[in-house]
Amino acid sequence: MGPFVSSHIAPPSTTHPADGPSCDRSELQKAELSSYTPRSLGHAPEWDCTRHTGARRCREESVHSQRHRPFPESATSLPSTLKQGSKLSQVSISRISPACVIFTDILSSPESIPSRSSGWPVVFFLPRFPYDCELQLDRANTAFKESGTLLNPDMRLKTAILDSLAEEIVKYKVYPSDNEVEEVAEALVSSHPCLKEPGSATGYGGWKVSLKYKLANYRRKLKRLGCPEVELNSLTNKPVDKCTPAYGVKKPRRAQVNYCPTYPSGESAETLEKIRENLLLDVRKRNNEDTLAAMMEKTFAHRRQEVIRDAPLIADYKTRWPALFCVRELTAEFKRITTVSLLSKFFSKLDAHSSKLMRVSGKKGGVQG
DNA sequence: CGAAAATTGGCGCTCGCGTC
DNA sequence: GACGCGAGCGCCAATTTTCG
Repeated sequence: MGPFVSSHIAPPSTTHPADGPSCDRSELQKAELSSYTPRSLGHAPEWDCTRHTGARRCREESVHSQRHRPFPESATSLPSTLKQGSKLSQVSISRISPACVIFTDILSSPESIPSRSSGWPVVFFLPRFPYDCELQLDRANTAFKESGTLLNPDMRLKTAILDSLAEEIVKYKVYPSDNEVEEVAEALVSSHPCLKEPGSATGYGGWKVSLKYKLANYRRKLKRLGCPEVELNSLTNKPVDKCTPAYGVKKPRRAQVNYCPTYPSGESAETLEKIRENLLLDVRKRNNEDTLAAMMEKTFAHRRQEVIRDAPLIADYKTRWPALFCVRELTAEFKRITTVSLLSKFFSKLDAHSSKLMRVSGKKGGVQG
């Protein structure tokens, strides 16, 4: 369960195996791109859109209708978990540090960078593209329906599409898996069939490759802007003797939604470290849970960066963050990371498996319970 | 062992802006 | 309008690690 079971707070596994086809990547990319780029507007489609089976088309149409929502629910909305916690975060802790004289609700502050509210969606909803792009696509889709004419997107359109998709993807994660990128590419050509690529087996292989390049470039940009989740994996933050791109790339595990959040606005490692030091004193006081909770909330990003970057031993971590090791704070921390309530999740799973557990327990001899 | 994936440097292209 | 310059972008290749 969660990140606290191991005796060592290890960083997440460095790479996730892709489930993609097992052929040479560069060859595949070249093939997909070459099949995609040199195409003229109005070219008769080499790929027959009617090859879909009825069942598949029904499914795609159904998904399409869900996918293309006019105003996608933004992951930037305030997480419900944190809304619930806002009462706690309104507790004044003005006395704790000059560096945080005024305590504000960090997550409702318009200046703070919003945390993620959910993991990768079951169905990826396409974002709204810029108005001129939507118009262009709309027209091209109509032409596709009427005559099967595919659109050869110019650089501007392609960049706008990739920009919007990357922005939407990054709301969920900066390191999407191969399957997830494929899902996005599939959603794109499913919603905008005029963007299908002739000669491509899937119709979206080139888009998938372009999206991967886009995301790599996007991560570069984020790194320059100081995004901690990406900055941690740059060469400058790796051991001198292990200064290679692929070494120890740290990515969130499956359930980790707020894996490596940015510091609250106006805060730095130094100011949050001061709050941590105050926490060491406050943890000894009685009837102080609400203040502790607010301070723990505020120092969440600091704690996460420490765990990811330094992978400390549990014992050392407990010494630095004693307030974390109580039921209330552990569940709160779990919720901050995963956005899932630990106890309710545990009990719902327990309910789901209770009949099996009863059977196992019934078969066992000896004293039970 | 090979496929997949990461960062980085670099190349060619486009675009916006300032200057003439 | 032509030109030069810099920034940004898409893409590629190199290199290395990770994992099945």
